[in-house]
Amino acid sequence: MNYWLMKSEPSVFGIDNLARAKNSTTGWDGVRNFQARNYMREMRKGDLVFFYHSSCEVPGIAGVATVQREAYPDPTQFDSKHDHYDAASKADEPRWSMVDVKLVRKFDEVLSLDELRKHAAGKLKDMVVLKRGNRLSITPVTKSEWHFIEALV
DNA sequence: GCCAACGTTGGC
DNA sequence: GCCAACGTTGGC
Repeated sequence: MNYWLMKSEPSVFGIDNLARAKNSTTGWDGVRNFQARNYMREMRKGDLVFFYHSSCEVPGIAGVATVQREAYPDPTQFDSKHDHYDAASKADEPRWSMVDVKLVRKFDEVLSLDELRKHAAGKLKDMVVLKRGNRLSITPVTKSEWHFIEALV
């Protein structure tokens, strides 16, 4: 079992959208970064995910989700009218993948980036999402980071 | 294979 | 809205 952090802008799709979705599950499409894609391909059903709110008033972890379906081709890459259309991707060798994630629980309040940073010199010193300049939308979380953060909530 | 230009992310 | 950081593209 592995642990991950996935960023989403709540103005586009936040944790409340996930809570309202059918079966509290959504397809995580639109990823167009190779490293993030590779991480999605490593995800296994049952892996746990911190659902992170970015580009908003209080950036931070809003709750926990789980991988419900492992990587499969993202159909938006083949839709020429879609923002995420990729003319270079071939049907027999899709370039972009997506996974489905299901809500596990929403935190009572967002565990803010500020709060996480308080531990940036300690238990969370290697946490990828806290590293300077990090923009990756999907990052791995270690088991010890996961449990430490769960205990902060 | 280098690297400048460009686009995007995301905190502030 | 600003801008630092970084990924991608494309000319050479």
